Amino acid sequence: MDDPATPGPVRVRFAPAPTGSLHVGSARTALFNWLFARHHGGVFVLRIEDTDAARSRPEWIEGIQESLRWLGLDWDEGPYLQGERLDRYAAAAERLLASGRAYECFCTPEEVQARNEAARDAHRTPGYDGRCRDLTPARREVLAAEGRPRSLRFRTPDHGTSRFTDLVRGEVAVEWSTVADFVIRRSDGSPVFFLANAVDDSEMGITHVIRGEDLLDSTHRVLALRDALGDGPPPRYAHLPLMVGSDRAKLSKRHGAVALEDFRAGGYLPEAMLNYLALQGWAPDDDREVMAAGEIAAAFDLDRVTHSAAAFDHAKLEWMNGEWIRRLPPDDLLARLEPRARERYGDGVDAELLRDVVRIGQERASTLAALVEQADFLFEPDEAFEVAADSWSRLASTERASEVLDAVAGHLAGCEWTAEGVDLRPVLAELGVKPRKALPAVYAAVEGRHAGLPLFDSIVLLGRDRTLGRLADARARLET
RNA sequence: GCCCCCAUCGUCUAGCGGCCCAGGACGCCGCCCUUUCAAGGCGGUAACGGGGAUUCGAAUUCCCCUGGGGGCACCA
Repeated sequence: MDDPATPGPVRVRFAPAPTGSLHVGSARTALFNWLFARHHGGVFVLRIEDTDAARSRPEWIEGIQESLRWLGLDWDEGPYLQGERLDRYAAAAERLLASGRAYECFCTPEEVQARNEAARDAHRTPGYDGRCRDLTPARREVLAAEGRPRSLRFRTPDHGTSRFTDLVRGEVAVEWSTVADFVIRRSDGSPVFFLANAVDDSEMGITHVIRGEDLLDSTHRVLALRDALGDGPPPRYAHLPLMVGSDRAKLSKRHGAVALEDFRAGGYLPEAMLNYLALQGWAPDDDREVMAAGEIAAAFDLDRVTHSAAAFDHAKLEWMNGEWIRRLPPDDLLARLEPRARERYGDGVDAELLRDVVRIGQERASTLAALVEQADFLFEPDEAFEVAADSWSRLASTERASEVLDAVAGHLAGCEWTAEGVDLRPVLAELGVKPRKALPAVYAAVEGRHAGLPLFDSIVLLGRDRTLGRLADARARLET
């Protein structure tokens, strides 16, 4: 996107508050910034907005970075911590106070909140009522002498219109008369988002601000602040459509996993996650869907960002993940499975056996977690083996179940121990039962579930003794 | 209550005045393949919220309505 108004290299930033793990919505925002930077050969800055001491936690700073790294979103500068730049915000606040663009406010948060609620109850518009806006110096002294807390509030313009051109939405305008004065420095002296954000975007030379639509309205306030600060031409803004749940409400825990970490733990590949997230609010100009990060970056353009909220579709993500699993070189898949297998079965995991699982299971897997679970019957000690309840009822209700198990055991006791040798179809044919009817019972007895890894390969991997043992157990249980 | 944004299949989306009685993908349904379940192949179901206006012509432009979402913190 060539933009004469902002010459020079593109500089974008991702600026999360360290108040929790990285949400998929935030990850999508980070991704779009990264894509934009990479597409233009620009700079991607990571900035931590930790000005809210009450909610920010240092451990989240690391957690967020880890999630970004996992996704593959490498940043070129930072992380800058706003907590380490307080002097700059303090200086800016003083300038605003000196120029009269901001004023000291002696209202407590509780008082402001109470008045807002009263306004709401009376169906009046909430927002700071301007009580301290034009205090006389004498009055200010009295209030200060009372020991009342003193915050700094920005005086928004009394009239006129604020407008800016959003790169995805076009011109956005709002009447200043509808925008209340807002706090830029807390009574404890710490800066509030608007101030720190305006100062940093300016000082860091940010050329494009790409963020969620929930920040659309706040842009006018930040723009006014910059203007009051005499900051020069502002960055271009691009507000991304929100990501919502299946009910179109803001994406939250009750819609299932929302933290990037949850998806990682659930066995989703970062390639799939990135690919899926890129398609939430953006699409290439052709029909490609399964795309690698570099491919997406090459095709990425803010012009093609959607305007309306996107509902998170777990089913499509799962499909996408399967696509990526199937594309992985087997050794790569194995490497990703190993830590997961060790965590589940202990350090003694048989690497060769796991390699076999990859061989027979890669093409059918949807997540790493599901693939490992399908191999439970191989890795768990025999004492821990048990047939899932629903699979057992499937087995028990199978026609001529006892005969089937007997015949299968009979065959496996003497056959050659290869995938061809353990092929059960001839046995079932002799019995006169269809594989479709009888096999789920064998699956249940041997794998503990009626659906899973390919049966004959599984039997070969399990070994003759263990297989026969499980068939015998199932047979015995059938008698009781 | 006030302000802002948005509106194509169930979902993600293509479409930027005629190529569209609307294309792709996920899901769903059916068939094929088959070692259950998957995966794979083939086919099918399914949408321009409503009303005006502009135009020879509107999913595409404008207005109104309706609907959805966001914001209105000493959160970001």
